[in-house]
Amino acid sequence: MEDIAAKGADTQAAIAAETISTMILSGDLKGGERLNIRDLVKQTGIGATPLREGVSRLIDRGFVKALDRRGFRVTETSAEDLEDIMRTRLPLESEALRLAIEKGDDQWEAQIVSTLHRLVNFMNWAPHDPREAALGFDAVHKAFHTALISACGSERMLAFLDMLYDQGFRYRHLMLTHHDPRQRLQGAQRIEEHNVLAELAIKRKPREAVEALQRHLSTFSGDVFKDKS
Amino acid sequence: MEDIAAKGADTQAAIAAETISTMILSGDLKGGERLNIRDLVKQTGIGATPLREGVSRLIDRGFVKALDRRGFRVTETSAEDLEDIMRTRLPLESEALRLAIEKGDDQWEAQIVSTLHRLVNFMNWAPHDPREAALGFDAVHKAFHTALISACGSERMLAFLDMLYDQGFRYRHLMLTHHDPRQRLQGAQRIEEHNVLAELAIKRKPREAVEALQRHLSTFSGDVFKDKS
DNA sequence: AACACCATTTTTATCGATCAAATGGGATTA
DNA sequence: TAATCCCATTTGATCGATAAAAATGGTGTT
Repeated sequence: MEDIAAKGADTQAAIAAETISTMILSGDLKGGERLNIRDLVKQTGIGATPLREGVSRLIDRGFVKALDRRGFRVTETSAEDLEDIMRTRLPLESEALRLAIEKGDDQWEAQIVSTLHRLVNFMNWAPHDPREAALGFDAVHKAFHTALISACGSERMLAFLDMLYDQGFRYRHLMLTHHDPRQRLQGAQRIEEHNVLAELAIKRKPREAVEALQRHLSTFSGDVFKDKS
Repeated sequence: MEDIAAKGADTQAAIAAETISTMILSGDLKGGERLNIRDLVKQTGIGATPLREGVSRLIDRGFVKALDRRGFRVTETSAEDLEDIMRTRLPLESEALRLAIEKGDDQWEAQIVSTLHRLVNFMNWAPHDPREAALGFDAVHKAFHTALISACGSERMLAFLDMLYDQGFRYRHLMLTHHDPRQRLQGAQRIEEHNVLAELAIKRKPREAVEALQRHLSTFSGDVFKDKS
């Protein structure tokens, strides 16, 4: 019995990676900002060595970039980059979905129904505080999308998509904090999209499901950087 | 003036990452093997701290896995894993190729022709020493495939595919050292596949090119683990 | 004879301090 | 006055030592 223990990040370096990535995801560390190791040591209470190690692990995940001998910098955000994330996600997630529909068993179906339920619940539940809401929404939203493709049989696809999803979260978070008045309307439309997606997957209609997914993903990318630059 | 400086891996940590990944790729470190930090320090002459940092950077690249508090282990190789690599590569590289064909300019075409030429040359050139040959072949082979998709416009896709390509290299290297007698025959057939691929790309036939690519990739995955387990 | 427990040994993870590079400011010169 | 060079300061990178954890081997008991 290993319990759940999913985030069994015991070592300091793993904690550091988790901490810093959360700081980046939540916007505490803005894009382009330099990471001052000394300050972070004071803030987090983690030693410099494991902290550097943790930050290093975020490089290939696309959250930070290593500069020659000038430390680390948070990866910049831009409209083009968001589009790139979605464009990369599209073919991968489409294929994963196709495979999952082909291979998924009834436990897979149950997981989809369950996570969809939690997602819908969350949307109706009315989020209180915008930041809290964003984090909570993202958790259930990610759970749903992960459930959809979980049966694809490729750990690698799942890992890549996990990265891409997390990278996208930075933008989603930006979007929610920017204009959450309109967000509710979009949300309603979104719920319907998720319902359709779940139904098509469970009814084993790969072609239609993938099309729905592609619509779902491509409608997302706009509107975050409308005011910037 | 920044010169070329592509591999400007100045810092010790970057050198460590490069060194260890080369050791894994070339087979000096087998799959499943534990990484003994002290030994590696003695072997490479790099300090323990930057070495750990470098190894950490290889985690998300899929070369090593971090164990809870038991150091690092080289990612295991298996027939399923090789198949997984190719299966993941397929949709991504297909999409990248499609985009490149759509967006590529004449400089892109020139690059394809040039790298193809070098690839064909290498094949005819007759490799001397099997290990040397494997490394050299892989360099030109990777250059060709990279050239094909270089114009896709997505840094992210290129980065992912670069990772996947490198991961696949471990298996390719295994394959070449296992049975290189037959390899020449396969090679001839392969040359033709690459010719077709280049031609279809330059003639801007996205559908046919992608089909050719898919054939090219799917014929590869077999035959490495034929004798094992 | 097998199992569990404890001490030993190996190995990893971490810290504090040192070293080296880069950045910015100030003075000097054209 | 503007540009350049040099020096001081800041910040990142690295090392050596220490502390903590896990693997190992042996011993005693049931």
